[in-house]
Amino acid sequence: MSRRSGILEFAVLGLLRESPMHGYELRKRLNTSLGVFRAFSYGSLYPCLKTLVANGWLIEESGGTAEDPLAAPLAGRRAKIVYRLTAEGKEHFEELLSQTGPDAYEDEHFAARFAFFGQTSRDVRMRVLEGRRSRLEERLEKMRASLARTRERLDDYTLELQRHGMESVEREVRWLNELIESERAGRDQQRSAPDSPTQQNTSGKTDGLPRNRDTTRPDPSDDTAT
Amino acid sequence: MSRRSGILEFAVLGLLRESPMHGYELRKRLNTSLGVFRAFSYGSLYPCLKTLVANGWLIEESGGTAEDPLAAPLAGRRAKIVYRLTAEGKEHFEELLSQTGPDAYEDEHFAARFAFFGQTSRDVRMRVLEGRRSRLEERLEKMRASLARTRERLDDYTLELQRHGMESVEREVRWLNELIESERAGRDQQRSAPDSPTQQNTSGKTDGLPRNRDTTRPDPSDDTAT
DNA sequence: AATTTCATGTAATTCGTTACATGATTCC
DNA sequence: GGAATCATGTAACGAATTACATGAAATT
Repeated sequence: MSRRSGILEFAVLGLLRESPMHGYELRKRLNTSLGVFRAFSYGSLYPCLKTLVANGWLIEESGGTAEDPLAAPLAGRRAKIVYRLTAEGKEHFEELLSQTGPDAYEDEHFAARFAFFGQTSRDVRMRVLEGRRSRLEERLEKMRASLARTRERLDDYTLELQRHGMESVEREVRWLNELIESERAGRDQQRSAPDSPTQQNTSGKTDGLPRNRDTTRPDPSDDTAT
Repeated sequence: MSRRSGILEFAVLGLLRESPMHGYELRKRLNTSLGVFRAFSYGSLYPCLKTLVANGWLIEESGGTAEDPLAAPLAGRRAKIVYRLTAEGKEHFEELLSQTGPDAYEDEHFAARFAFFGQTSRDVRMRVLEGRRSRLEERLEKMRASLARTRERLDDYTLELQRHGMESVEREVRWLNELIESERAGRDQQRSAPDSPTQQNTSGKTDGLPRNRDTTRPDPSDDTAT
């Protein structure tokens, strides 16, 4: 029941959907996968994990690491707590994924949604992208109106701040335009699929995004402490 | 004593430094002058005003509007509460302005600082701009490192999100470079002034910013309700 | 053996929001 | 005289942080 909701809960469920993990590892993934925008602390994470368990969406398991989750809890060895998504948890996450209410278009919420687009159906992706875009366009309208009204009362620095802010928003709109076009271009295979609003591709293959590709070998070192 | 600090307090003091205002008007100015980034609600503003009064930084005055602050409280007419900065308030604000601790380089804090650059001395402006820049450069370093480490584990959408995030940060760095150069270019008149770290220019004239200039007549209508 | 990093947590606090409640003033 | 908007507040809650506390495991 307890509504403890928010971005953190969403992101935790999304990451655990990919593979079970313990808290410490989760936090690191949170701060790289989505972490360009947000950094969570343990003080947020652990209590959140507790409520998710209480809701039946996660179960705690003791045992090996994420790389070797089958390793039995060795005798005498204090095992870390590995969290695994339950069936109900999966269901709940997919319900969250399918929600396209106005909240989903806010800055940080949107970033979190985007980060899990790989597990989101195309129609929902489209709705989120377009919702975000019109949200930003509204914002631009207000900024323009306010600028026209107050321009001469403001000093140069305030004006420059506003100009730069508007430019940033305009750039994001252009980015969204590209993404939306990309999504449209890729709507050939897997055509429509009219019901089943929460189908996803665990297949690893996503659709025609522009750009990317490169290879570097993995490296188990990590950062972003306390 | 009560530390109620933060961006809101800073911005309120800064706006009231320009002219006395009542709460409702303050909120509107907050959401246009700085509001590209942040929107404050009455639920935050009024309690904040109370503590500022309790600290002796503001006094409440009843009377006319901001346009006509001298109008006596007409008999029988419920006057709005106009807040005016006290001498101690001015002092406190200037102390805040002169602080260039690491907090001042965070996203929203920086925006607030920038919005009041018109009342900030050049050396402090420089420190804030350069601090912000190196803060962003650190961030870029981390992003690049993390990308190099995790690139191949991430799906296309996550990658695209990171790429876009980095691009935004890089753009802001370029913006800061321009601003810093502008400031440097304008360091002819008012040379050095080595001590008196909190001098400011109420003179209205700021230094060589790029861009701007235009005229539109003022218009007392406004928006951003509830 | 000492230091660093891994790992888990709690208590108090911060900084704000939403929803509610109330009433005066201005526009039409 | 009814609606919009101006104007001021409060109580309850939200979503996270910071600072603290603790201890095991790996590295040097």
